[in-house]
Amino acid sequence: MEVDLETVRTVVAVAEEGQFQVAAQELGVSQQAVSKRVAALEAELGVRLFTRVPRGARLTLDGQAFLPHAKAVLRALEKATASVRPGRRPLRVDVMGTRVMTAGLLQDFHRAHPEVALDVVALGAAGKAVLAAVRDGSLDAAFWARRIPEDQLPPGVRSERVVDEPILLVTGTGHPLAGADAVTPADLAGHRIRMPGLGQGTEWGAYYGELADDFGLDIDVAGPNFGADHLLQTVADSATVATFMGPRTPLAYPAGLELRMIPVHRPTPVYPHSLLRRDDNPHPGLAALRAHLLRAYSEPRGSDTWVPAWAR
Amino acid sequence: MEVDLETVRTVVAVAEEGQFQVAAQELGVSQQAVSKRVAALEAELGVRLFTRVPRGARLTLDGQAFLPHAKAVLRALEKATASVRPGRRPLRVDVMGTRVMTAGLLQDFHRAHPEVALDVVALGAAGKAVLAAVRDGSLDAAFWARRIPEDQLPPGVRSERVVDEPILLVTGTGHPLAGADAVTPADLAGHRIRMPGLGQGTEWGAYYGELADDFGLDIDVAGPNFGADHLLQTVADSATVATFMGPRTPLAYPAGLELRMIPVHRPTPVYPHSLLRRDDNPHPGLAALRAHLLRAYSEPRGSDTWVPAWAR
DNA sequence: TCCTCGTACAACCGGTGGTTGTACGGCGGC
DNA sequence: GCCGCCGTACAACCACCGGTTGTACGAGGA
Repeated sequence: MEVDLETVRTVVAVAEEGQFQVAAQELGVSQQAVSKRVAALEAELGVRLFTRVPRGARLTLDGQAFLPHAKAVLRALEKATASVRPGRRPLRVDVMGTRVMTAGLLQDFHRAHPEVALDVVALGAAGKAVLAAVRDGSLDAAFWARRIPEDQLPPGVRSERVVDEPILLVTGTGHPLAGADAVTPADLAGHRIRMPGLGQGTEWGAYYGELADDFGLDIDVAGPNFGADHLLQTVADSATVATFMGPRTPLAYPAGLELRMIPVHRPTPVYPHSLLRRDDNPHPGLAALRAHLLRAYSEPRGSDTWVPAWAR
Repeated sequence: MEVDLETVRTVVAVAEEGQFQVAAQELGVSQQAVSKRVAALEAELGVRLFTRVPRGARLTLDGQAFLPHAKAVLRALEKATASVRPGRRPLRVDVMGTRVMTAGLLQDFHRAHPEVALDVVALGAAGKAVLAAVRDGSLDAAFWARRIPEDQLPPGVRSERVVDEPILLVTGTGHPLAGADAVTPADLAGHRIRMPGLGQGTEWGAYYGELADDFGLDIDVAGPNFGADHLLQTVADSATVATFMGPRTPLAYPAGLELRMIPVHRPTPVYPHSLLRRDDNPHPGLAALRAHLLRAYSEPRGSDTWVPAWAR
């Protein structure tokens, strides 16, 4: 069947206007074109849809039966195009398996832009798979830290460093560094720092591994992870064990837990979040996210920061 | 929006096959054509629907959102075309305001062709209006008795004499003619015959009026009509009043009513039913109706019949 | 009877959508 | 690791579909 939509629209217009001529000028074509279209559709369907009377055209019984279906087709088409109107769909963002810090960024964004529906996922996949997911459109965006030369990214995919997030030292009140206003990475040598659950294979594990190597720190990234609450409880109770945390990490830790959050400087180890996206993705939420990140986190990008070698 | 259905079909095919090439040969076009169509639709919608991978194409998130709507459009179109498939719709037949005799013909037809859905109406309209209704497609067919020269019918409308229905005399048991096997019209002179409810303006009224004139009968077509039951009761109870009836008139008259049904001959007054229809109406029920009438009622079309002058 | 209004038919024409031919890029086999 | 295969995108060309203008025809209304 060769029914085309312009013809269906024409039939509806004629039925509603009652004349070919009026329908024609409503559609912006000549009366003859309307006549042709209707005649072609009638031939295609094998029935007469309109009866031509001196003052216009009226629907036959078959036309009356057809009309609501024709309108349904147009409505369905309308819905189809609406279904992909940019912004209609939640923005799907991956946070690379480690929700802790990145989720804080997204919570911030959500507070600032509640109109953007978010679909936050943690694929738990390797960098390559995430890259592929962004390229093939099953993700709108992903956070990662890796720096890849532009020409090694798939065409159409861009990786942009949007946030340098400084990390904080978290200690209990009994810790020797608990009273410091700030510490340097060198100060941390000899102290035990626990970042459980980060295997060496993960980006975060690699990050802290290199941080430990560069400054001679004792960071245990391999230990078992009993959850953030447990970790913070351990830190609060201990005079020797500390941990790191992002400043915006959304943690509702147990009330009454006495913890110290101490900035690290000279240099400030920052975690470099890059936003991975297709440059032709028209989702307005994506543009909003990018703008928000660049605007809100443009502060500490000073020279006195540290990032791992693989992110430089 | 210039979305065309062939493109929507293409998108569905590509989504289901996973490759442009396979979809192309399924649709009977070249791969390049498929590529063009998809690209055009993507440009039109402003989003990428497919991600091109080495082994074919996969839906993006937008594509996944679009696909069910695309299928809905095609289903709606399918239903639209199905809605006018000839025979899908009940056959709409007019019996010209007088159901009695013609309804019998249609009951016969319905018994023979139960698969044809019927929509029997009695517009109660003048011949001209019925003619217009048939011409403009708001009736599939109409029964009438008038004979009109072919060239005075609107183009596309045909009037065909399909049934000559003989009329029967109905009397009570006390009527002087009650014992006759058959009567002639001349025999009826001097007897009172009641055909209530038929004004002179109606076809039936004109029929009996002319019958009365031709044979000097006393036919009262103007009296008040209290319904067929009342009329038959009157006839059954009377030794002088008779009435006419079609042999197939569907009457469930009160049980125990003693009536005589007497054929009329030399000549036999027949009521000439013509079937009015458009010759381009493809409804299969219409063809079946016409064939049924011509086949089932081809008997008494002998020379010894009487029809009014305006039907000759 | 004439005029007006509205649709159908004819001839012409331009643009859309097809085709073939070719380039390019990624994966898998040798 | 290189080459060949497979699959899509781009370019050039062309036919045909769908539009336009011009005109005929039929039916009501004044």
